[in-house]
Order: sequence, then structure tokens, then C-alpha cells
Amino acid sequence: MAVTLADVARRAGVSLATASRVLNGSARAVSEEMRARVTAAARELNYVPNAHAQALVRATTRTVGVIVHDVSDPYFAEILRGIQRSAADAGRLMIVCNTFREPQRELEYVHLLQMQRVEAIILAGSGLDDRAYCRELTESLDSFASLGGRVAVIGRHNIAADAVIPDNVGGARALARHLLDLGHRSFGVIDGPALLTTSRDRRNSFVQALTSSGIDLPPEAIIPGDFTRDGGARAAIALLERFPSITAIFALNDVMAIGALVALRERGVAVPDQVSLVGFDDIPIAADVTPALTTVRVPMDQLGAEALALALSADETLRTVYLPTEIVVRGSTAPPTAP
Amino acid sequence: MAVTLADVARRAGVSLATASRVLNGSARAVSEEMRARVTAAARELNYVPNAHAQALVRATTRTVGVIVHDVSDPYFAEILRGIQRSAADAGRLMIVCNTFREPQRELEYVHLLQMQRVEAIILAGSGLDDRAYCRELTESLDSFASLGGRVAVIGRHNIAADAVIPDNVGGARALARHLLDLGHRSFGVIDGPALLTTSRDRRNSFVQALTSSGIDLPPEAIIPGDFTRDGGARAAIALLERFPSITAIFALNDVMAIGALVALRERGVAVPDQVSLVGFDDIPIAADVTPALTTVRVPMDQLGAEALALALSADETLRTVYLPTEIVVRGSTAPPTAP
DNA sequence: TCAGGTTGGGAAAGCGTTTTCACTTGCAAA
DNA sequence: TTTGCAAGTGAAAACGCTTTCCCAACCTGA
Repeated sequence: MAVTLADVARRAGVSLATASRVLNGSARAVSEEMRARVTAAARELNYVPNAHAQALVRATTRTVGVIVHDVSDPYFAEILRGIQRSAADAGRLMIVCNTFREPQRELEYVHLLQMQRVEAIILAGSGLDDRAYCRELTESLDSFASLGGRVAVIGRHNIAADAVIPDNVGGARALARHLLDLGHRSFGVIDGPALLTTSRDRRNSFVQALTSSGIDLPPEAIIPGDFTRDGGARAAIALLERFPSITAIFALNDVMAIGALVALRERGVAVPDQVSLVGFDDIPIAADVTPALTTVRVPMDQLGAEALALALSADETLRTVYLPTEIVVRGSTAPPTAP
Repeated sequence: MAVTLADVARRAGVSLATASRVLNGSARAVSEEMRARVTAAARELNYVPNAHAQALVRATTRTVGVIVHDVSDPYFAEILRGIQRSAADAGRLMIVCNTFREPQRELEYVHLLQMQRVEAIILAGSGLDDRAYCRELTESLDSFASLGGRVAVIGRHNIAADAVIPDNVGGARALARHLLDLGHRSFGVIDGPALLTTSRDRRNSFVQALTSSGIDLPPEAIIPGDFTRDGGARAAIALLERFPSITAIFALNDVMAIGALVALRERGVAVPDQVSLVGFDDIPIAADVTPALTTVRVPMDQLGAEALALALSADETLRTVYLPTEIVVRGSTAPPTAP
């Protein structure tokens, strides 16, 4: 069915070897005439090389795998875009795996990607702290690495791999300071998934910053969330029901913050007049909601691009790249109304 | 380096053939003992089959390619998510190609995907009307199809392929009616990329609906846009500068509508009090901006899922699936203020 | 006892490439 | 006229798997 190199060679009246040499610009010298004949034949027959045959003999594919929780979450979408940009620059194809936030799928995809012999796996949707799961995942990834594959993770993970990490700690601290400076003293936090290290870093740093300013945050004022919009909405409502006196809410990511924003508005709670609200990530729409969200800018596209660069670099040593974050003050924060 | 089937066979003390039969549950009978020996050996050696070798001999890969304009555009992100869901169900891996809205890349990716011998290509980011380009793309895709690959497009294209298309015409008409019913008589349109059929369908249907109600839309009141947020913002401003009397604006997609919304707010133009604004697609955040956007719901995830189903179906005939759309009235539209 | 199945297993032929190695030339040097 | 080399070309061996074909062993019924 498909045109093979043999067909091209036959048509050009040369050997397989020569045809191959011409078509992938090998170092070996090939006469002008052969070159012309082969390229002409290839074009006439509309020859398209078979990447699988090439992969088999070259023992390398120009392909990387990316595992994310949810491609339609703006956070991951931006990361994906960053990866794609540098993948394209590096001439790599990208296999995207969506876990739909189910850890089990992550494991399955690692295996599938290993079958595909991708050059590298970039893990953007995980970071579980769960011991048992983490061991299982590590085993999978080690097996992948032992075949010569590279692994890079985005966000901190308890996994021996290249990593690129935004400064969650600094960002959360800046948010806390900002709110404290405005005069807030009573806080609520909408947490992320319990086991994610990203959650831990952001939450702990925020709480820590409050503590060191003499403010104690009761553990019940930290409501579990799941990084989804609706989770954020529910959490915001629960928070205000339990602690009506709260004047500032920190949602651990923008997606939840926006859910919270809408939920508060529907409840007639004015932001920032009655409650200040901050998020994290600075996803594109954070600037477009009303009021615009005060948040911390995470360079998501760079996160992706760096991860790929790390994974593709020849350097064998494990490296970790920290990317700075920056607080972005917008309209969702204001001084608390006088008590 | 890597463990091969031969290693497994050797360790189990059986032939390659037997090992292969066990490992992919072939129809051929294999004795219980052999089966046990092979599976044990495979596990002990941590064997991972090489998908490329399999692809070579099976002459099929369980892989599909998806070409989109921009993964971080919510419209495409949702589509991607739909595709991914049914791809996972069908046991397929998905190669995602981001064109960054550069047509040239589309062509390159078709070639690359063809090299990968993907089972199907889903084209979600194109739809150009440009003759020359379209011919070139068609040639590429035909070449792909002639190798046994399937092609599905999302949104109408002038390409012989399976297609899944949202009801752009009906949606745009519903928007026009809605605005007319509210009493608007002076309209502006923020167009999409000139060559996209999606643009044409939405714009023409809208204009047509106005015309048949006796309203003539001057061509200058149709400002070119590019389906991006900032493009929408610029267009909205240009529109109001040229036609200050406009009371309703139709942005051909939500992303531009949100850009317009923010731009108008910054200019002190109240939506919907001074100007009503409608978009198209109903991307997730359309409901979260203020005021919430009146728009047309396009079932983006279904668009993706259907496209994959079409592409993977054994049915050889070219099919087109139309998906209904539905107007969603929210806060961004209101009757015009009395003149 | 023997023809005719059935059952389980292996050898080997691909699949479409790349690359090593060996083989011709033609030509400069001896 | 040899010899030695470089340049250009091709034959063939991988790469890791699936599957066809063939063979041996065992069983069944006459």
C-alpha cells in the first residue's frame, strides 16, 4: 500500500542504502546525479518515511510525552502551550495524556509512553505525597529511565527527576504580606488537593507568614478544595458560613478563586468591599473577571518550556530550576471595612 | 539495553512465537504452563513491549493526531478534552500539534503525523477558504488518506473528510433575533479571521437575520477580528469610535467578546446599559465575567468526541455530523436605552 | 494397527528503515 | 605497470515484534 524506501530506490535505479543516504542527508558522500535521481523519485512517488521503522533502527524517537490533569484547566493549558513551543523548536512531537485527575491513569500513561519509547516524559499533573502511590509511580518512572528515557516534573515532587518549580513559597508569602499590610486580621484559606505538594507549599507559606505576624489561623479556617472552579465556589460558601467575620480569603489557585468570586457575588457578598480575595497562578482570565483578581503570577509557559529543555538536555545530572513568581495586585483586594 | 521479547522468551525457555502469543492473548491455544512461565519471565524482567516494532508489523498504530490553533484557547482546550476522553476510551494515544495560528505549521504537522502513521488526523484549527492553501492542504491530507489514514475536521471545511459541525447558522440567527426582540436596531459585528468558514457562517447568518428584519448593516460596521482576546478589545474600540450610536455588538466568539467587554469597561461604556454584547461558544468563563455573557452554547467536548468517533469508525463513507447549538441569555444583553 | 484429527510449539519470513562492511572504480604516486 | 587511496555504491545485517507455516506428539475411532 504505502510507498516504501525500496520503491523509491527501485524507481531511481539505486540501492536502498543510497536512497537512504540521500533522503536523510547522511555524511557519506553521494554523487550529484544519484541525489537528483533519488529526490525526484521520492517526490514522484510521494514518499513519506515510516517513523516507526526509523525509530526501531535509530533507537530513538523524536517524541515526548506529557501527562497533565486536565487540558482544559487554564493552568495546564498554558503549560502545554509552553511545552509545545519548545517541542516544535526542537523538532519533537508531543503526546498529550489527560488523567482527568485520576492517579491510576497516570500510571497507565507512563506505561503507554514507555511502550512508545518517548525520549522524555513530562509530568505536570501529579505531585502526590501519598507514600504508596508515590512509590508505585517512582518505580514506573525508574523503569522508564532505565531504558534511557528522561523525566521532568513541573511543581515539586518527591521523585528523583529533573524538576521546574515556581516559587510557591515566596508568592504565598507576598500575598499574606499584602493582605496584612491592607489591615486584614481574619483570614480564610481554600486549600488545594490534600496530597499535592503545591498545595502544601502555598498553604504553609501563607499560614507561616501570618503566624510570624502574630496572627493565628484556626485549622478549621482552612477548607479543603480541589483546584476546580466549583470546588472553590463551595468552599467559599462553607467558609463564610462558618466564619462570618473573615475579611480576606486566599484561594490556592485562580480557578478556585474565580469560583469563589462568583459564589460570593451570588450570595451578595461584595468583593473587595466586604471580603478581599486572592488567588494564585495569574491565569489569563484572572485579569478579566470583576473585580480583577489579585494573584501571583506564575510563568506557566516558561514552566513548560523549561521542563522540556531540561528533559531534552544531554546533561545527565538531575537538575531543579526555580522560577520566580510575582504578586499582581488588582481590584479584588482592599482594606477591610472598619469593624 | 532494553528488555526485548527475545529476552523474555529465553528466560521462560520458550520460543519467540510462544512468548508473543502469551503476551498478546492470541487466539492460538497455549498451554497453561507456558503461559505462566512467560508471564512470570515478563514480569521479572520488567518487559515493556516496543510499540514501534508492533506498529511496523501490525501496520497500525493505536495513535491519533490532533491539529489545533492554540491549546490555551478555551475553545480548543475543551475540544481537546473531548477528544482525549474518547481516545482514552478507545485505547488510543493522542499526538497534539499546536499551529500557533500559522497555517504553514499545519502542513508540516500533517506530514509529521503521516510519518507517524497515525490512524487518524483530527483537524480543529483550520478551515481556511484560501484557494491555494486549501488545495495544498487537501493534497497533503489525500496523501495521508491514501495510506489508509482517516481525517476528520471540526467546523466546516472545504475538504473531503468526515466533519462535525456546530450549528453556527442557527446560533447566530438566534442571537440576532434575541437582540432584535430586545429592541436593538443599530449593530456592530466583530468578525473572525476572514478566511475561516466558521467566521463566514456566523457573520453571514447574523447579517442575514438582520436583513430579513429590515435592518441593513453597513459593511464598515463589520470590523475584522482574529478570535483572540486582544483582537476583540481593539475591534470593540474601533467599532464604537466609528459608530458611536451602536447599541449592540456581536463578537463572533466568546474570547473576543470578553476582550471587548473589558475594553468597553475601561472606556467607561456600560454593558449592557449602553451597549449589549453577545459572543459565541459559551466557553466556561463566559458565565463568570461581569456581566455574564449572553452567547450560544457550542458543545465543544462533544465536537471533539464525535470527531474522534467518526475518524475511528470502520465506515468508509464520508459523514458529516451536525451538532445543535443553543442560545444562552445572560446579563450582557438588555433593551437599548431610550434614544 | 493405522489413517486422520487435534493440540501445542518452533523456525523463519517479513514489516521499513539505517548503517556497517565490502566492493568497484578512477586516479595519483611510485 | 603496479600500488595505494579516496569516492561512490550496494549487499546484508540488524532493530523488535507478529504471524504463517510446518512439525511432532498425542488422541480417536475403525
